[in-house]
Amino acid sequence: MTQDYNQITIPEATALQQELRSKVLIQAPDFPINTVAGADISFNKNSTTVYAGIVVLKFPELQPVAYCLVKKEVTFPYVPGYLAFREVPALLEAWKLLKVKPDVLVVDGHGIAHPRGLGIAAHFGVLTGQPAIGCAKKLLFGKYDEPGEQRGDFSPLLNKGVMIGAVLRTKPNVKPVFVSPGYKMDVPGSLSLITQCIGNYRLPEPTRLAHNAVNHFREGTLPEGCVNTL
DNA sequence: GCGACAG
DNA sequence: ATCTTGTCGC
Repeated sequence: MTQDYNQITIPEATALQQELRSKVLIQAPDFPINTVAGADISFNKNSTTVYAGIVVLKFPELQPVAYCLVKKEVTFPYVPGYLAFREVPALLEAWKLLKVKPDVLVVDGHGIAHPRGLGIAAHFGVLTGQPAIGCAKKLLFGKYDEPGEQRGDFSPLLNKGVMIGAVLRTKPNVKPVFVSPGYKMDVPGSLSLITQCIGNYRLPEPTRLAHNAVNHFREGTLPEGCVNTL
């Protein structure tokens, strides 16, 4: 039974997460990675309009080659642990309009590093079958020790002794990011890919460019729609 | 009961 | 996340 995320209740959302969690596939990527994409959402305070976007870049060059921007109404509130019910619908709209799907999608949020093992990246992956990775800016679930201060240094993100992700330093002396597999990816593969997506900023290029795009879109600097830069 | 708590 | 002012450093 499919649900309208804007009308779903927390108990129903919890049940759906537990159901979808059994469909999550965590495995080493066995396919070539020539493109990677970043997905993010932006919105004005006190507004139900969300601006979603997905930016595709060549890998490992990290040069943007296409992007899709869509606007959607959302009433489901932000509740820690249920971010997907607020952002996935809009991201799916953008996803459907994307001409060429990327080999891997990096979502702004967590993958399996979630209380019920189903962060937004895992949720999106199960729904679309798309290999995905979660890259968040803050901890939601799990324990970790502060990683080294140099770019590339990382420490394991653990849950009862099991590695569910990694805390990665993408920039010297700057707060680290939290990486965890979402779908058809594993911890080593996710950490490796994100590390290779590091540019000169705290956020890896896919997520950083997606964040920039949705903000320009919200501010009117970029129009709604899809574009292929090649 | 007391903290923690993606965006 | 967004909003907003101020400060530090290249």
